[in-house]
Amino acid sequence: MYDGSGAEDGSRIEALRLRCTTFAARRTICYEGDAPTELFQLFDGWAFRYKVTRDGRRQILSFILPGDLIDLPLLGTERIAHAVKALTAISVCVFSRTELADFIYGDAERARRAGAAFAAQSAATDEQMLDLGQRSAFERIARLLNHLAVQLRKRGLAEAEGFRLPLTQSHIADATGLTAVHVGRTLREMRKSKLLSLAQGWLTIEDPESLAAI
Amino acid sequence: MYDGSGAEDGSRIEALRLRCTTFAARRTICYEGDAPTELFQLFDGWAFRYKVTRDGRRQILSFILPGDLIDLPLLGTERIAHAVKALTAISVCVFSRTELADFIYGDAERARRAGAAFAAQSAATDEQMLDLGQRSAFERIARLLNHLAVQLRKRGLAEAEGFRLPLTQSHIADATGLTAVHVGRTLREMRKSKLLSLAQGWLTIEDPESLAAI
DNA sequence: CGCGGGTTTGAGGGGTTTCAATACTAGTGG
DNA sequence: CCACTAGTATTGAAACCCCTCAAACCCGCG
Repeated sequence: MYDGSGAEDGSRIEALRLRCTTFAARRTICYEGDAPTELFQLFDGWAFRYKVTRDGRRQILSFILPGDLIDLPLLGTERIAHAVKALTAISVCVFSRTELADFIYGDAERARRAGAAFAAQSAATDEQMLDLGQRSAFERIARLLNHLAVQLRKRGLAEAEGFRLPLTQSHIADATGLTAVHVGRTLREMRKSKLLSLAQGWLTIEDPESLAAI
Repeated sequence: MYDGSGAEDGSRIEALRLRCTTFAARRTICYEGDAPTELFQLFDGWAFRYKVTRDGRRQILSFILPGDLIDLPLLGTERIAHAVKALTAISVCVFSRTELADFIYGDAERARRAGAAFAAQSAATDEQMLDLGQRSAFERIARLLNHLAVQLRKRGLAEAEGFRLPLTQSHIADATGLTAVHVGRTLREMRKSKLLSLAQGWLTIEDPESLAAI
């Protein structure tokens, strides 16, 4: 997602910041169909974007990590087509949607960087569609966990041995299109084959090369 | 996708057009990892974006219809992370990637409209992830065909009784994450239950309300 | 006419789900 | 400090959806 970094504009964006605030864990930040006037940048904690079918099945579209914008598409539309929920307690910076849009679109270089952020997110969701449509449960879970490891490392939020993973098996299930029960079984397999182990909210990657190769 | 319509800019975009050209059916327009210097707007015919796994499983990410840009993310990145292939013979308008990007990002209003196009595509892929992750074969196929019907009608490319659908069952399978065999069986069910019928490249929707309700 | 790609149908197997019961863990209040 | 509770994880058995393999069929086309 758009992280506002990479240039002196980082400081200029700060001038637009209205305030900072926090949300409790499990708090829903916004619902599908909302037209929020404000837009957040996640500062600390985890959140996720999701959609639900009419009969209640939930698909987690992506996890939002510190530095990510909530929600990039809001730069292009008033109404968002998905819900956002805090996974842990989170703290965010608040921007005005219209002010931020004016700021970004008013300058070619900034608009270009926003376009790059869109392209990056688009590439990520395409990759995810390949996972959901074509790969096995084992592959999907391995790739999700590896993706999160890569993202966290990029942000300096992972230790060498592993990292804190505030996801339940249900979250992993809803992100990969599987059931929580089957996620549990697959994680047991991975533990047994010394690929990785996930327990008490801590993920340890024991064989990074094999994991990345999946 | 971004269709350049909706304002007097339509004509100005035409000034940027380098030329028009055509591609034969089944021709691959670009490969995953390419960094094309040109960017197309589809004028006539069908194409699709796809990705493949290392062992050859293919996921069709979206179908590209007349009016769509090939490829929107190219406005934000040099390298595209998916391949594009012509389904039928197609004709396209050719633009220079950098020229078009300069043109769009150089004006706040145009940049805003590109952002809106990004947001729309993002909403569409989110919807598709919900389909792939949570819905049954029957639902996925029904929703894909309904989506195409809606898009074609919006462009005035569908008759009242149905429309030409240049997809094989394999295409539908790769778009929905199923196998061609199972797509065939499911289409038979739909035909039997008088929902729709697909034969010889012509799709007839017999019960539009039920279809849209799925 | 023969050929190749697409479709249809059948039988069988496998990955994943569903249902159900038990065990664990963390937070809460007495 | 311990019981209580709710959410989470684990395990087993059975069913189901979809896949794989395979053969036959169809059709347009050279």
